[in-house]
Amino acid sequence: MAAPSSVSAAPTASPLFLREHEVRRGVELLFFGYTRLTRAIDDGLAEHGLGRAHHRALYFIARQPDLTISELLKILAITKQSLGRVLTDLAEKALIETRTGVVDRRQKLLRLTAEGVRFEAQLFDALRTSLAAAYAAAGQESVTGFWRVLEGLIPAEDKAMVIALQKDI
Amino acid sequence: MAAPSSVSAAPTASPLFLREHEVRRGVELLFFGYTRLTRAIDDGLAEHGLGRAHHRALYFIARQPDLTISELLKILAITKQSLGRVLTDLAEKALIETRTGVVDRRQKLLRLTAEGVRFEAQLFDALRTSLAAAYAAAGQESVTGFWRVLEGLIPAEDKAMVIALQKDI
DNA sequence: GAAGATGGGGCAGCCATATTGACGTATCTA
DNA sequence: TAGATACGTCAATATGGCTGCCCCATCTTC
Repeated sequence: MAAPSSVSAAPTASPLFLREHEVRRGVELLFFGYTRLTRAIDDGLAEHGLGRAHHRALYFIARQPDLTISELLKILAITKQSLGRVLTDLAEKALIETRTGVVDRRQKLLRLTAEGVRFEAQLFDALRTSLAAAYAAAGQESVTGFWRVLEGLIPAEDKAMVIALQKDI
Repeated sequence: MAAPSSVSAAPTASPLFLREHEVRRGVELLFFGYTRLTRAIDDGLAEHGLGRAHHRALYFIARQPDLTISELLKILAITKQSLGRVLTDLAEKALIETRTGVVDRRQKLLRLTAEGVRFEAQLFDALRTSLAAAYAAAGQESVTGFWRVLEGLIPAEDKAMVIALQKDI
């Protein structure tokens, strides 16, 4: 955590001259933190024969009931083909259901079934356990910083989408 | 970013009762932040016909020259088979080279070639641009919090490995 | 010096998740 | 009515993981 000596005269004035060490640390912590968090639910998913792709869809449908296919595609940033398979699997396992859109009958509104709600909650519990422990160890101040930095990593064109997600709950 | 009001009398005393909202926000920001950061180097990789798996290996070899295969396996947490393919590709493109271990001749010490150093630096530059912008927008205080929370996500058995990585530079 | 453990390599086959491009149908909008 | 949009689906392909099994070289220990 000690800052190595630097030739920079005014570190805060020229943030793009951040020392390599600080950037590498961020890259690595993001890699390990993300992979370890996602690993926390692999067992729960495997019990149902599902993978991480299924969880991502399940998660965002839980988060925004009556989401449309195209909205979910934007969030996940994968192709229609890839999402199609995932949704088919989830529907076959009766974890999600679709209804025809009311304002636009071309749309399909995605929702979790009661069983889907139960399952998503179970997976979410594993995530909460991990994240809550990290939050608690770091303290509220740190959590705020954690959010701020991550928000800065999201490109402007995606930011509205993320914020929209978070205004609901 | 403002802490929502809470019924908890002593918020820091019962950290496991974190509101769902705060956990979901972390899950989502981690997802978007991680995927957007990694996307920053996809083009550079594609130019050389490489994927993210190659970058991960390249990155950690750059970080710890003379890393052994088994150390790299622990870091990446994939199988020998999977890593083997990746390393073969990198060697064929003359981005890495191996030498026989000196203290233990069974080991192979991994290093970047001059070209590998150049390429890794180019990819790193894209990561730095993204992360440095996020750091700068968030401020140094936030960066510290960002690190703290992520450190808390790493299970105890992996922590030594991550810390070992970061003491070098 | 022999036995066993360890570091590394490799074969065969499989699975999950993503991609592209093209095309079809229902529905909405101008 | 014409065109755009939302969704579904075909076929083919790539990437990056996995398991189980076996091999060799080298180190360690008895």
